[in-house]
Amino acid sequence: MTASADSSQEVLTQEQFQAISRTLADPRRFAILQQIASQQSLLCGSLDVQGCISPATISHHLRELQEAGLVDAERQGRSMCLRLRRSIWNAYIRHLQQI
Amino acid sequence: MTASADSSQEVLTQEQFQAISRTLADPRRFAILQQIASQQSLLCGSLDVQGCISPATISHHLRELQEAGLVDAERQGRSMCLRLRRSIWNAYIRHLQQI
DNA sequence: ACATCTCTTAGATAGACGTCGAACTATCAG
DNA sequence: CTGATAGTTCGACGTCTATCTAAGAGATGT
Repeated sequence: MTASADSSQEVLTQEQFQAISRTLADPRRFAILQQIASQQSLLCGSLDVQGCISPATISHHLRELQEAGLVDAERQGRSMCLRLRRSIWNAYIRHLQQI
Repeated sequence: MTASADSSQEVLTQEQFQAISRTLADPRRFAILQQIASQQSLLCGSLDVQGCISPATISHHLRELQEAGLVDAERQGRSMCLRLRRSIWNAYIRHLQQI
């Protein structure tokens, strides 16, 4: 086992950091992230998206969140189960704190 | 004196939070912010901007940082003196931590 | 097999944003 | 006053991105 196996102390590359920053810039996307974070895990269909947003747009935002490494998604029957990657989120905050 | 006079515990409105998130999304702007934060105060001309960026663009980014409330700017002769607003920065990080 | 539910992908469009050059303002030195 | 230095403002341009509709794809129930 490696020392970096301690996922509570992950460190982000510059690219990861920038990807996350870009991802958080959209208010809708941050709102989605908040909902995912507020539960242990959340089904995609349970997302409460105010303001008549199309499924395609939700899917787009979820992919951005996944590609930024902030969210994990897993099929569960017809639905997608979403989870915040806490270790990445914590690493992002630590990065900001180092400023 | 009011309770909110304690600037170490400022709270951001939704609009402030979103403005800051948008502002941080640009890597160049974050790099500028880092430099400002690394000093008590910094003259605009002392900014080390890698990659041939025009004065107009720097000025643009600095205004964004100011309008987001992250940076204070003050004339000093011909130069502009820049300072990070720590209380706002800390409030932003606290907001992220509440997720 | 078929219909249904739940997302995803593709393509198009409109608006936001980073960037620059050029012209402008403000400050200071002679 | 003149010239030089330091930023700012303006207008334009190209790229990126949030959004939609329409069509596709995977899972489940009948």
